[in-house]
Amino acid sequence: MPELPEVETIVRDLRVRITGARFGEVRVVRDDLVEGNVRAFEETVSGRTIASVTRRAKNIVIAIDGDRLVINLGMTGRVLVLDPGTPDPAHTGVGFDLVDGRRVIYRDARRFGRLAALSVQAWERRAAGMGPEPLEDLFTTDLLHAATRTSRSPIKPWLMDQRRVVGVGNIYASEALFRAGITPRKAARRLTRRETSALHTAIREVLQEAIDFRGTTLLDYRDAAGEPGEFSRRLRVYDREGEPCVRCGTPIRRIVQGGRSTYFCGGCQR
DNA sequence: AACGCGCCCTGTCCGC
DNA sequence: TGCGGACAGGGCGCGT
Repeated sequence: MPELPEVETIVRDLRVRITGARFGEVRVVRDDLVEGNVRAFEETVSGRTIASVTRRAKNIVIAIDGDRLVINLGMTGRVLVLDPGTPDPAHTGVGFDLVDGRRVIYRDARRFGRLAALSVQAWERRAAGMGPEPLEDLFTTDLLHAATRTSRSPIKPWLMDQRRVVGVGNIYASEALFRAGITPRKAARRLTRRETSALHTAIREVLQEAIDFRGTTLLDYRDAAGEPGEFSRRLRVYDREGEPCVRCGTPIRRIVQGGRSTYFCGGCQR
């Protein structure tokens, strides 16, 4: 479900709430959510102090001394911090007690999410295979332009491949291409320098604005406090099939690329 | 090598 | 009201 802005919102909330806290007992309810050996996962995490909570791509990264608890939310994953006495919500997959009495709950209806306890080395090896962070300075127009040169893939699914650029998913790929005025069907390698520059700007702007509004809630997404994101109303094309384009009035179209819905304006995006 | 597709799984919504 | 089909913020593994 969540793309970069939603994960960033959750990470910022979690950082304030649980940094410095210590994990107590860990209970894995749904084994398929955990990568590798479940007992090893529980033992690696329990008793450890939370040094930091950060984000890499769409992953929540919780530093516990020499290891990393890495959470990918898939489509419907949520992380909640519950006060003592609150019952486990539906679809609880993993429950982490904190020694102060609170509980960190991972819940996930569809169970596309994954949790892993990795050594720093294993985590860094994995992270090295991911594309650049779009909001960091390393992500430049030059880099984006160079990366697109060799690919015949349509630009929209290209943007969603986490080996190229991280954090852009189905919503923000459509939104960024609309802002840049580029048709989602254009082959990546055919983007001009000018188009690449517009796309680079659009990606950064739409992700930053979405963070400012605490993400987009379509159905399931909730932040760590259980609140929906406010960016939904600001979407210009996503989930707006048939509605007039905010810029030119042409009805927004929906097509399917790589099995996922793409929304765009046939008038503004060429 | 790069790309496209099917699949993992449950919930919700819409049309009949 | 019930039921079937389509679709949902992701990502992996497969075949070509």
